[in-house]
Amino acid sequence: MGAPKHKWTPEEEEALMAGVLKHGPGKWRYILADSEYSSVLHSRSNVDLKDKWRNISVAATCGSRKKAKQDDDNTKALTILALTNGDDGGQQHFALSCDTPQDLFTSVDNMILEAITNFEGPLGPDRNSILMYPEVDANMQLNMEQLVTSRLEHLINIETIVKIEHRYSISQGYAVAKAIAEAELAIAEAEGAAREAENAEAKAEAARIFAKAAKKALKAYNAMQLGK
Amino acid sequence: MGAPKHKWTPEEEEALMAGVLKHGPGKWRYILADSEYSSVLHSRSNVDLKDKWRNISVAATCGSRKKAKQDDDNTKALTILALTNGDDGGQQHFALSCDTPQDLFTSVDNMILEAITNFEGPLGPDRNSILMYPEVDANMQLNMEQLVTSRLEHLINIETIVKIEHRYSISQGYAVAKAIAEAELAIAEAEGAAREAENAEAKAEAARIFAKAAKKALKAYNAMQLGK
DNA sequence: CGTTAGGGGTAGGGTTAC
DNA sequence: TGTAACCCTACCCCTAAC
Repeated sequence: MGAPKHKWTPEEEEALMAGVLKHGPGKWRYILADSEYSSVLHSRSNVDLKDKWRNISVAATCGSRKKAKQDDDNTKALTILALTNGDDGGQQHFALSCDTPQDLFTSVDNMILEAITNFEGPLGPDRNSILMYPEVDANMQLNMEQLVTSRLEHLINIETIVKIEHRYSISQGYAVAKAIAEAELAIAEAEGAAREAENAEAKAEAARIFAKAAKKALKAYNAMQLGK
Repeated sequence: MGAPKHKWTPEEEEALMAGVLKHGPGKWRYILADSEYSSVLHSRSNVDLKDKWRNISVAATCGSRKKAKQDDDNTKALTILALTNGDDGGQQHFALSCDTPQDLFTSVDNMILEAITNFEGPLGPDRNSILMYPEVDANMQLNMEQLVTSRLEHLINIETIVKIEHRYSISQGYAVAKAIAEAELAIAEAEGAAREAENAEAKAEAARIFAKAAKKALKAYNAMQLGK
């Protein structure tokens, strides 16, 4: 119905945040016009930027807009990502300053990799176990869930980690393992097709006979109509 | 972590279905605002309605959303679908699977054609007999009378059915044309399968070779890792 | 007019709880 | 385990304010 949605890539998110750092939140049109970001954000409108920024902010504070409305006495600390424009019209700064967005990502990535590396067990931790890793858990007041989710996705994209049945591992021979899995899938499909193929010719013949009969019937019907 | 779930009651499900029949699927806010249903559905949000309708549709067509995604050649079966057996045992509830109001009409049309086709007797059913056809009757709590009446009129207009002395029959031209269309579709499918079949064995062989090579590569890779 | 803030809405993918 | 219920993201619309 609506436009097919395309998920924001980590690159786009970084460009948006960098743009907000440079021009301030609310300056969507300026950010889009800035040649530094326009190549990455060319498929996004100013309204898209506004909506995305809303999602990021709300995700960092309480998880969703719905929740944000529910606890309207939400006194939770401002997100690391949210910026304020000084009334002096001058320097922009983080409301709850830590790092630049890039540094934030890097430190979250490192936390994740550490959590995976130190996880005991053959299969690697799932998302929840990562969130309970001491270092990650210690930052929970910043509502790490969405941040971790998005970084996990990014790390999978760049093939630093692999996700298998909701569990994450450091990628080792990722391409090779994937190739094997794909090849085995291809075998199964091809063999399935071969099995089905045996009946195909017989089916086609039966269908042809049926169609012929049906056409004959239509001819007869039309003749009858004309004869009336 | 998540909210405690509360299951949908049969009353709520019926109110939802009635609401969809009245306002159309996708009109969740209208359904909630309708005083006819708001008392039953007061604890549900528009998103809850949307999710529940999706679960109902998917359960009726293929059992689960996962499966629905797997069969990506999603043949929009718009026929009448048995939904649940009521706890009372005897009562059957039916749902019309429809994505748009247009699809609702299609579903009702199919029901009517089925009722006519399965009617025993030389002359075809009258309007009342159609309304008493099990699947039509099962949806009676949902105001089918007007819907059926208006669709009968439409089907006569487009010459899909004929009305003779208050009785309805399938138009013969329609029946024959439908048979031909079905036969020709079957031919196309069968011949497509036959065409693909020729390559299947070759593909399987190639895939086997590929998998073998890939496994060798993984072995070498692992050996290298150990050697480090 | 164009843009932004912010309210609300729906569809659809993802996740959790049972 | 499978799936019903729930959550989150992306996109859409609208209106007020500027």
